[in-house]
Amino acid sequence: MKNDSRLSRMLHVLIHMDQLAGAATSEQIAQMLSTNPVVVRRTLAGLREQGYVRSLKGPGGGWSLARKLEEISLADIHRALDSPRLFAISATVDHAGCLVEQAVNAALSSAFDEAEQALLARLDSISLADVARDFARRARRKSARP
Amino acid sequence: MKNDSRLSRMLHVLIHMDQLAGAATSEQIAQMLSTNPVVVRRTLAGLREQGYVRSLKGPGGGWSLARKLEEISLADIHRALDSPRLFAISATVDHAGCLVEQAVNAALSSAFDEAEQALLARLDSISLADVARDFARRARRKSARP
DNA sequence: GCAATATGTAACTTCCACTGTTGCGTAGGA
DNA sequence: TCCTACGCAACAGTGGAAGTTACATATTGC
Ligand code: FES
Ligand code: FES
Repeated sequence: MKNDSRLSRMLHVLIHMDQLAGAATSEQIAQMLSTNPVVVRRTLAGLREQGYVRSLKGPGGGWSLARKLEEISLADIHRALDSPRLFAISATVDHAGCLVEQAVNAALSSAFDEAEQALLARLDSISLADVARDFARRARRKSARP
Repeated sequence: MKNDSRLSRMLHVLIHMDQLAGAATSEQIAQMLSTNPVVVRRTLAGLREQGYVRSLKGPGGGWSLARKLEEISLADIHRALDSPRLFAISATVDHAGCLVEQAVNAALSSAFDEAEQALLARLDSISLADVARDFARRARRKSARP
């Protein structure tokens, strides 16, 4: 199964957007992510619907933050991406009605559901501002000993 | 991303194997899983390497348990399948050296690693015998009120 | 108005890992 | 010897994210 990298990419972009003066074009963002402007617009569209970013057409246009980093959690972005599947593993219904299968799926589902809740809670507790502060820390450390 | 159903399927099969008198052929198992005998052999091969099942050729041959359900945890089977990726989401290295990207990936990785550890611990705490007991409970309940 | 810029969107193709299939080889029982 | 069942290589199929092309639309500035 191929990996979904949208969450990682969007978090990266949002923090860069916060540090830029004006707006960033899809073209510029695409270069940050080593990808195509259309992919950027497609993915950012979801965040715009949820009010996290704005987009403007025409010269001088592009994408900019609509809210402060402090007000956005990592889980918010996950949800704005339509809550993609977190797990690569899932139960099956190969033989509907089989009680063995049902018992197996019940055991697996409870474990995975619990893990998902814990993970989302954790992602909800981290704001983009937290990540930006960690970035600033890394930048200071790097300039201190180059 | 397509889902990985090997863990679910193998747990299902192992419990059925425990309840059968003799061995089960790949053909029979394939019918349980609504799939192909080759898929069954391919997947069970990993479990055989780890000593959880045996296979015999020729008439009367097939697959049988090599250990008791009590001695096998759900996580054991996950590992016997070569520990497939648990998460459908992952970090990226789109712009190596970017400290923002590194801070994002650090935040995501710690959250995902933590969730993975908790999930595996949970799967390690459940034995196949536990699931078999839950199956027996479901069977009793069903025969009680049909 | 016109040209240039930038997003919006549809309609593809590509990529990747799990899944499914075919074919042939090998081992073991009757 | 014949039949059964696994072992394995070498494909094709599948589904969803990612990438690409093409064109429409809106906005700025002359
Ligand atoms: S993409 Fe983060 S610095 Fe270039
Ligand atoms: S597969 Fe037929 S009963 Fe479990």
